[in-house]
Amino acid sequence: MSAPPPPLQGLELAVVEEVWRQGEATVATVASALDAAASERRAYTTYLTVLRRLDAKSIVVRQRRGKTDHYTAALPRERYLEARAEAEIAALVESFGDRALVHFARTIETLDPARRAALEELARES
Amino acid sequence: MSAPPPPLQGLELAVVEEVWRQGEATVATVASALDAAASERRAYTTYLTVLRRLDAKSIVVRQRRGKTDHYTAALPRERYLEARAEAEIAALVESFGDRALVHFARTIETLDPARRAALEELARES
DNA sequence: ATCATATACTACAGTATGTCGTATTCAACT
DNA sequence: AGTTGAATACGACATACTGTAGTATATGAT
Repeated sequence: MSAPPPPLQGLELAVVEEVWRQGEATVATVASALDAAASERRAYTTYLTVLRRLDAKSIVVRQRRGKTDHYTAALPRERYLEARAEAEIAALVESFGDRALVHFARTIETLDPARRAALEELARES
Repeated sequence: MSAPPPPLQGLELAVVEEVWRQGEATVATVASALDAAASERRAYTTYLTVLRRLDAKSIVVRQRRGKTDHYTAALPRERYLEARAEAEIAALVESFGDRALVHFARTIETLDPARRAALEELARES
């Protein structure tokens, strides 16, 4: 089992989400997309720094083409989410033991039957 | 629903655990217990600071008696863990949606039948 | 009053994140 | 080849949290 990717939040998460959306992105494309979506405008170098930090964490991969770096996500969004969910749930069971399991059971039992059956089916497939 | 107590880790967690163990504690009793258990010895004021921070976070309650502060946990350990587990699970469902639910279902279905039945029983009670 | 000690206050280091400014590089244009 | 402009490299600073501890002050007990 390889180490799960680290959790992300805040601006770092917003930036990776944008990279996932774009498939391949540059500082400029991420900056303009997020500046457009947000109320605050950030300096170009802010996005540059965030992208560099994400690269340092191996969340994104950087490739130089000409004078511009192109960034792609190291993992597809689905796989990242899947790995994170798994890691978080394992951590919960580790920390809270049965208490977590009881809550899992309760959460599942509380769902409406059709939805619950569908989820259990998905769970069995794997 | 009142705000859940904040997550704790590291030294802060160790200190609250010790307060739970002791029921009512002072800086001195916590310090000697944790210094005894650990390999490193910490300054008295380190524990003092940690206890004050825990008080600021309302994790413990401070009462002055004579010249000494006595600390007790704001919540019994069981209730704290219960509240944390609930909050964390809610956060997981919030963040990961069905992905989390599927993992819950899978985790439950993977348990051996007796244990699973017992947990589901517990889940139904309460 | 004095003294021992418990607390109050302050501070500093390390890590993580958000935010940028300035320096440098380098492809491209003249 | 020299200049330029865009992109990056590097470093910095603020804030927040945590671990750690020194020094100053308050106070109960003698």
